Amino acid sequence: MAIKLFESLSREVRELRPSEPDGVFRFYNCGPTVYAPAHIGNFRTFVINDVIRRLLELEFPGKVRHVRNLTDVDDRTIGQARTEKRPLAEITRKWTELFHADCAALNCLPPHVEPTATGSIKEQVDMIDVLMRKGNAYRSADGSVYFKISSFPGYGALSRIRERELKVTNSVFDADHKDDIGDFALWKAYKSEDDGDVKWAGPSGAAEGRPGWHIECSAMIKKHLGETIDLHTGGVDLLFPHHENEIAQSQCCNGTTFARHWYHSEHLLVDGTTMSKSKGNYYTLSDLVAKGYSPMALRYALLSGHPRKQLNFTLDSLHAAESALKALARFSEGVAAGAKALEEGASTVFDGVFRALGDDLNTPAALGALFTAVNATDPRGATLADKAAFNRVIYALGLDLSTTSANASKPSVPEAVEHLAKLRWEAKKSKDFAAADRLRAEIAASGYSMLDGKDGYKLEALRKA
RNA sequence: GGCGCGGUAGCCAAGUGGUAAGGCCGAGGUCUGCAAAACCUCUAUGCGUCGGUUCAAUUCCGACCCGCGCCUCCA
Repeated sequence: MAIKLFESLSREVRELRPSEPDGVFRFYNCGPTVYAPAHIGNFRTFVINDVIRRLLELEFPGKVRHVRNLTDVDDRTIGQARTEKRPLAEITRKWTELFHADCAALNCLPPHVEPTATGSIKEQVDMIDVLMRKGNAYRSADGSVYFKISSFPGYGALSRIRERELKVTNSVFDADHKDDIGDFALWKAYKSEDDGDVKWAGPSGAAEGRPGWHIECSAMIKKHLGETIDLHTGGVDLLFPHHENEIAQSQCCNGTTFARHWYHSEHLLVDGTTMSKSKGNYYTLSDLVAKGYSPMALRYALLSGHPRKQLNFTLDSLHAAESALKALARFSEGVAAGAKALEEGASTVFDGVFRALGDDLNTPAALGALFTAVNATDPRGATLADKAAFNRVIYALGLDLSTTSANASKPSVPEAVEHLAKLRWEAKKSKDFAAADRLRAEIAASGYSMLDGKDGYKLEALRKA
């Protein structure tokens, strides 16, 4: 099945395929800046990219090379280290570990290589040297190095910056030492009042300091994937200036096409507006888990909107996701138990799911097709081919049906509630329904719901608002 | 001001020039001491507003209203 995906530069839907004769698909996804916990908007992008990764694995088995960076030196990471009065490396390690844990909880496959900016200083300096030598970059009075956008005729192709009016009322411009408002920093000279002890030897002729943001991706891509890659992705906000600048740097340095396919996912809105701490609609994965939702529900919710459209996230959408996942988990169990080896024939019921995913990554249509198929299939009559097809679909979407809240590890129930439940069960068995009802109310008041089964009961925590 | 995206049922959300996928919620039913779960059934004559094109528009065109994003280090 071909994977077709919107391409940001040409603004057309195009098929993904490797360009090199080795058949390896080279995929780069801009990663997080590790200075704070990633929020659910960040994870929208990473989950979408994880589905791309999974589709690529299915399409080009064993031939996918996925690289995602960690930005571990920039204004924000340094600022956080200064605020906490701790070494930069300690801060970035802490948030990197949390990022990895969150990604794992969301069932995102780890990239094959995850380079860091601080681990790629030499490669960045080398590129800057080349750019200076070729006349695409210049040293400023303070020893910083800037990229000269007028030296690259293709500048602005991705974001169509030439069609824009750049705002010139810009204090950054005044504070910097660049020749043109559009020029951007490749190397930032060390400033003791801002940078603490964070500095490296710079490109030849430049002061000591640290790399600018954009050059890290160019350098890491060149190092780990080569001069031309097959797919480069990120959130829409990276389109300009980040990706525009990457193209300029890489193509001027290497003289070849940088990325053959660009893809950008849209932002997540919360309650209809941009997420921000001051609006009180800012969520991390931990925030949602603390409210009783499972990470898988978030993953499902993040996939419930078209990746190229803004998605309005609400807590209600997590309710919906939890319920939907439960139904899928039931179906999965039913199929596992009921699938018959009788027929060998191919299964086609889930084809619509892959058709939707392959058609510009239409995840909401894919989920719709999935439910249409599930509703049309009696697990007891499913064939082994149906079971395999279902599992393949679930793999592609990255839904781990064993970790939904229905099956998730139970939080420990307080002993007092456990005791009330025992009393109620006894009362019920001796047909003292008045006492049983009273105890049910008490248990509910303690924040638990008692679910009667045939030969026993379960206690489930009520969700916090 | 410039560039771009969107407005589809109570909520979320696909989609198409020929009459609206799917999920959640809700309602009814089966089951059940109660509650829950599960299963079955139902739930937009309508797709921001007003015009236009067409045999036919939610889908194309125009205007307008509303919301959102980007415009130098935010996924």
